[in-house]
Amino acid sequence: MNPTAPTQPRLLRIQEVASELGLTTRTIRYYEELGLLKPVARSEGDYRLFDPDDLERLRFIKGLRDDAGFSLAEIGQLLDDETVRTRNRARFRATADPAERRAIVADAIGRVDRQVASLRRKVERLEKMIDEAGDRRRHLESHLADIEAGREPADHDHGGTP
Amino acid sequence: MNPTAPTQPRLLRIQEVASELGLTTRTIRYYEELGLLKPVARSEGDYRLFDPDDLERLRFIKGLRDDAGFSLAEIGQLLDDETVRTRNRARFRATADPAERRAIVADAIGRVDRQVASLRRKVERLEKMIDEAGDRRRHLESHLADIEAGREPADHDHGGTP
DNA sequence: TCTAACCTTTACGTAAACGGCAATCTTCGC
DNA sequence: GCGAAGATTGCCGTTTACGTAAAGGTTAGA
Repeated sequence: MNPTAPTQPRLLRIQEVASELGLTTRTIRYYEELGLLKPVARSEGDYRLFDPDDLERLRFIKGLRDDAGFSLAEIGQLLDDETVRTRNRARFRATADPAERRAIVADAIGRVDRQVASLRRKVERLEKMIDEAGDRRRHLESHLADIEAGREPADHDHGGTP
Repeated sequence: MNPTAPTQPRLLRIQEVASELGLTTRTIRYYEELGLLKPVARSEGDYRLFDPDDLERLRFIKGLRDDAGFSLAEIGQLLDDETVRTRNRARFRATADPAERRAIVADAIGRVDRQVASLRRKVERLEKMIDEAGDRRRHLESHLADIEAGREPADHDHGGTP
């Protein structure tokens, strides 16, 4: 029909995906086994074939694992939301009813919001830890100032009884 | 000598520590086994005895584990710094030489800074993920607006070729 | 068409982070 | 000074997140 319109961007096999993302093939298969991922297709001879959406999803998983430090179980929770979101795109295209379409997209937004909330909670806890370190730092610096000024320790409080 | 000055705040045994912090005794012993912790003393009959510093250290470990999602190995790295910091307090009290004291405190500040840097890197990665989620959210909302307005999908880009 | 490179499932192995016994002390209140 | 409650070390078991090897089928190029 139209030889210059590659609507199918080309599907990748597992090793190509793995080296592209810095994962091992075993890891990818394991994630599929856990239900975190389902490659879009299989070849004639049953080879797994991955499309760009699959790659995006794997990058998302890797980010949650490496950067956010989530367990694969927690990632599974977040991805249940993601999965529904992806499925919703199909459901979305399958209907023309504006009300239904609105509901699907609104639901998707809710899921993204929940993901963000989960990430934000983690950020908040980390920032609390940073603040505490800041307290320690200030404590040490005032100590340092005392020394530079030749002052006595003045027993910089350590959280003891008043 | 002075019956109203309890300089030793009272040492706790492992079960008291565990229920105070929401850990198990097994976990605390395991952390000691890994070298993340060394209880300040042992009783006559070899019971582990913990002081407030030990508790603070355990809370720190728990925070890094639960909140920050660090592995115990990573926590070990951060705690090496912490350990030196604690030892430096003793070294600090042991000397009166201002130059040496200055060096000890300056070193301690460097260690705190490294801890903070490690935490900040993690926060930055998480915030990048939050931003990406924000992008997805905006994408969905413009979609929603199209629907509300009765517009056509306009093929909201999905990262394909131009 | 043949073969080297790649893939499949199956299955056993492992490091990390504990859980949960057993067998044996310690502590402490009555 | 005794008995229940709690602690000790030692050791085996478990879950998570993969590594790795075996035995065989698939793909693609010369």
